[in-house]
Amino acid sequence: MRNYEKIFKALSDSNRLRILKMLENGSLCVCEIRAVLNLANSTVSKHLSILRDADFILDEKKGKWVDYKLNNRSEEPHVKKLMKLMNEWMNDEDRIKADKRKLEKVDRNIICKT
Amino acid sequence: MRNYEKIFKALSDSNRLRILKMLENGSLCVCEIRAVLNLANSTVSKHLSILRDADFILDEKKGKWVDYKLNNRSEEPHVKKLMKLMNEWMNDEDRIKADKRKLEKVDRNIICKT
DNA sequence: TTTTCATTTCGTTATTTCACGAAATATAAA
DNA sequence: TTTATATTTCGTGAAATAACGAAATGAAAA
Repeated sequence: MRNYEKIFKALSDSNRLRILKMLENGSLCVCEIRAVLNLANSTVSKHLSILRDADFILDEKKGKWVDYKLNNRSEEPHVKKLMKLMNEWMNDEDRIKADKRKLEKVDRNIICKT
Repeated sequence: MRNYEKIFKALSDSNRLRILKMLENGSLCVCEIRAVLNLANSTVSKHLSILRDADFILDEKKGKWVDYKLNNRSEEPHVKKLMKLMNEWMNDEDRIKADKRKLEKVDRNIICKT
């Protein structure tokens, strides 16, 4: 029960949905996401921790940055199923398409200045 | 975007998840649900309106009562897909099983006294 | 019509969530 | 080691959500 609630709560915020869709294009660090969403780093970090707690994403320390990526092989069958659905959803939303276009122009070595 | 958020928000509350699972056993009125969840009628009514706005349920005036039932044929493909999943989910949760058992003993003609 | 009763709406309060900046942490670079 | 930088944690304020009871609504029964 509590777990289902956690999973759906993780998906019930538009910024977190945008993050999940962005991660379909490959792993990203906090500041890259921040550059697209226009939120404070701490806010993005919090969103990522909620997505990670629900098992939607994984993080990995990569040198100076923390790489966040989709957890397509979640042990949680419900999460795995939802991830598969999400992959087909929202793809024609303007917001989502714009985010992905913006991402292509984002280089962490340039824009990541705290 | 806004619509996806609405759909997932509707599912992100444990009382609403319990209501959806209860409705698998057939249609129910507000006060029957109230008797199981131990919430005020107005609170149940509010939860039902959120589920209806997201297209998960339908309501129908039936004499003195309003019957709420699952909308298994939603026009919204995402809702329809999620409904199908929900049908297989949470079935072995103690809370859900207890709710369904309790429902069997509920008779609207007896317990519905405002 | 008047009364009864299920439901909804409204107003209020408590709780949760979201966002921020500042401070703390950790690692890379100098 | 010291400095710089990416991220997380913490504290706070603002906004959204969930709960309640009381009042309003609407349909059935008397």
